[in-house]
Amino acid sequence: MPELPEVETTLQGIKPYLEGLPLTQVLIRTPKLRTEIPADTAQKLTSQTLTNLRRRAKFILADASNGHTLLLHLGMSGRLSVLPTATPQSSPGVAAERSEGGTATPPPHPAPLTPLALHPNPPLAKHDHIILTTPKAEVRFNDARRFGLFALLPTATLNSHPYLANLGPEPLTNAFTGQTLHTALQNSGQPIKVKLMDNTVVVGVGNIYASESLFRAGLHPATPANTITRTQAETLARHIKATLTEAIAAGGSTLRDFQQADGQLGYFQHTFSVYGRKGQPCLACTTPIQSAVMGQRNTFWCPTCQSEHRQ
DNA sequence: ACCCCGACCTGAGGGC
DNA sequence: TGCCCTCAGGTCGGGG
Repeated sequence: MPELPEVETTLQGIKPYLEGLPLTQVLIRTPKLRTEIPADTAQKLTSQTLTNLRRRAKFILADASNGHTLLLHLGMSGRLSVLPTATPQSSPGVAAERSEGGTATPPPHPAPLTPLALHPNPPLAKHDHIILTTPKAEVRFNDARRFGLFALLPTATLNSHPYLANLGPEPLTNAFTGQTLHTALQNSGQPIKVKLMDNTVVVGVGNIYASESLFRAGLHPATPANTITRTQAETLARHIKATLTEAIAAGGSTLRDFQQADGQLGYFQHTFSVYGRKGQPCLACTTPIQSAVMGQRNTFWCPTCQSEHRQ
């Protein structure tokens, strides 16, 4: 699901409810995500205070006070939602309402550690795999496809862990420029679109924003990476930054199920120029948008605005 | 060192 | 209604 803007939006949404607060409860209902979560993880996290919540590529990280860092990835379908703790005054009606309506709760893999009837919040949904509770909120990690990741790693060796060690530059920092992009493209004849989704070239650009950035840069997605000129790389880097920045400002893109942590929908999808618009007229020139699979992912472009690549 | 492709999962939507 | 197929915002690892 989420590319950089959606992860960044999610991070900003959960931050006020997790950062600097003790985890009063950690519930792992489904250990089998992208990798199996070790059995002692919940216990290791409980009563820890999370600090320095941040994003690296599409990972969300948070330091625990016990020398470990929490690493979280939303995969394709992952979502974090915040349920703020009800104030004592406003909760009695809610609690009464809930105790009788326990119908929609699916059978959890391991038995929940807490009776659902005691929860002040709505019943857990299908695919609510992990629940982090602080004094201010309950944060739920829901992930239908379970490509997401939840791992606790030693902070001291974090950056040398394979998950993070080989990541390229952050696109919204000065570490990513037309020059660094141009250099990273030199040794590959793969389509530029595929390279934009390569995390060693630049992080955070996924299938949507690769197509959108290339449209804005006027570059055909099939252009061999090593034929991109320095000038084209400058233009492309600028448009990647602008596209991602605008998408963050719009709260990300909601396709099927992305929601911000507070349940609001992103609206950047309304400004897509090419993604998902196969056969529809280009907004700039009315030529029908084309699509083809590149890097095992559907790719969209305007054959007029994005001039043919050299053979 | 590259590059290609299947695998990991569930669910939504279309065609019949 | 139901079945069967394809497709979906991301990685990872094996083999050529």
